[in-house]
Amino acid sequence: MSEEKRANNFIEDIIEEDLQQGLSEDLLRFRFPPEPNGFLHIGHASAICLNFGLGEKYNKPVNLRFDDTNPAKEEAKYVEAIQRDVEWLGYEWDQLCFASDYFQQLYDWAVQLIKNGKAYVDSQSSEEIAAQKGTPTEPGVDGPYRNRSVEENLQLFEGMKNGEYGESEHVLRAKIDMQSNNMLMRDPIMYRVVNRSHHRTGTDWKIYPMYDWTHGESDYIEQISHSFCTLEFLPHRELYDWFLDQVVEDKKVRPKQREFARRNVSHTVTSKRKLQKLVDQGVVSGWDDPRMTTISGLRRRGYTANAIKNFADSIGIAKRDNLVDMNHLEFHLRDDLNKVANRVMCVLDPIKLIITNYPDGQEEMLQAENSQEDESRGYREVPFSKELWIEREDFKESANKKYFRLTIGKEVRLKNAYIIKGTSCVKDDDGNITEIHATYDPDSKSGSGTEASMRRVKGTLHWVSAVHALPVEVRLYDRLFSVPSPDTDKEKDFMEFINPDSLSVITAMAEPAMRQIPVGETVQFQRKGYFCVDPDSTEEKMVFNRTVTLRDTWAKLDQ
RNA sequence: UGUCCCAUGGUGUAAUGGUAACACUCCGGUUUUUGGUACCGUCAUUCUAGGUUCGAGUCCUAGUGGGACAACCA
Repeated sequence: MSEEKRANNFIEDIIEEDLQQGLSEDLLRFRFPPEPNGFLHIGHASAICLNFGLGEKYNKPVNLRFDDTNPAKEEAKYVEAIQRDVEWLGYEWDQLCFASDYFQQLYDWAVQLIKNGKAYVDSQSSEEIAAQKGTPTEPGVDGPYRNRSVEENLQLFEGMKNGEYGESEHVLRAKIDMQSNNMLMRDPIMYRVVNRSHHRTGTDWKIYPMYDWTHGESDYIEQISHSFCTLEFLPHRELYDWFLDQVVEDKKVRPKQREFARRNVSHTVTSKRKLQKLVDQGVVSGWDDPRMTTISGLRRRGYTANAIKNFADSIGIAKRDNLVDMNHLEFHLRDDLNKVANRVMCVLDPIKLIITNYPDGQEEMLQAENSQEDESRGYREVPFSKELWIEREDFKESANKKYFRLTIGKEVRLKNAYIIKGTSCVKDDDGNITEIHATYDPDSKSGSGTEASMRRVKGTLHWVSAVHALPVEVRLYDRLFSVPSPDTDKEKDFMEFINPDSLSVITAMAEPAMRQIPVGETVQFQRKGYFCVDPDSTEEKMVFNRTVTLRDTWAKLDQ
């Protein structure tokens, strides 16, 4: 592998600069910190690739940390799904961490802040607190409880912890600056009372720390050197640093938060709320519906981890708003699948082809290569007989020179078999073609080495022997949304842009060897695209999902 | 009438004061028992105006445009 060295992105520049400033490379440590309140999607995949990619680049540990401070939204099932998705992408975390493991330490630190006069218990309603907070253009004002005594604060906070108060009766706030330009610095809430069972700590805690108080301190506890997050957290950095200032000790690594722009992919949505709505309203079958750009959906669709990683790597990382074209993702998908997927023949829209000069009842086994890209994958046997299925679109009674497929009087190659010539076709009362007749050249068998077999014909068709054909269900997926950016329209809801033709289900005719393909494996249906065996498959009926079509320059010309 | 962030082909990213490049897309061609793949080629880019400099995509100022910030969410 002679990989061209990619230029450093600005995140790597930050690390390199820190190393030059004297940070020991041994101290490098990263983390991926999802909240377990939903499934990971393509946007998370980029963040995973960024953080774990840094870990690989510097050969340094990366923690998987669940930011589980809100028991109202978080569930163990998401923890499991997230771990599975990260593993499927092919990454290994160093430590599996939970912010909830740090609840006691966070509490102790909070008590220390109170003692230092840096935090206080506020006993107003959330409306009152919000009113005093001001707006982005107007400063806030101090609330009436801001100068409570340390003793009273300590007592109330302990009472909150012990469950002596109901939700919203009291909160703990950092005492910073109600006039700050940065609204996050206007005495942010550190703790609130939540009467819910937590997926890990059960009912041990009655109070739960807020994101800002938790995140930086968790980074510090784990000694994360660089904490990368999306741009929306940029205003939080000031607070992140303020909270760190309250607890850092000299000899320890002080984590550094830096922000990058979230990467958006066209023709999809990634907000958890919107994905949830698609599931709830039955637009899709679930979080792992193959049309969803969740990692589990992409996996079920037939995407490979490498395709996603290559994609993430190729689109880079920066600070400006972006909308990456889905074509980019599909390029990397085809690029990888082309290398790793075996080829098979499957007719999606079958029409009968009868080889009139092939003996009745005769059949023979032909050799078919499993991959044109990798000869070491060998060959399989495909049965051939007098009656075949071919694609309806591969025959026209007559056509112009640009049509390379079967017409009456013209020769085409049946892939891995013989050269045939169209002779006639049968139509029903409405004029629809129901059957095609052709003759074959017995000397033209693929690979036989005869002069006839070497003859050049422009078109090659895939086919399946009718008596041997295996009917399979094929789910043809297309993009879920018909516009590049469904969730940025000011007037219309994203649901209005759903593509009504994102799924069509057909029965296709497969070559018998396809019965052996295991669930989850993606193969190429020669000339049609890549297809993956869906878990819905049964002994009686296999189900294939179309992962992506092949590039089709003919389809473009045809328009 | 605030603070902060951002601005390079259609899309995404490089160029670290010294010839604006790479990938995708589009278009055209060669090869091909997949109208796939591979290979080759074409088109196309620094938001505007000043300033600093021998030299600015890069540094400074202003403007314009886009985005973020008023959850007891993360």
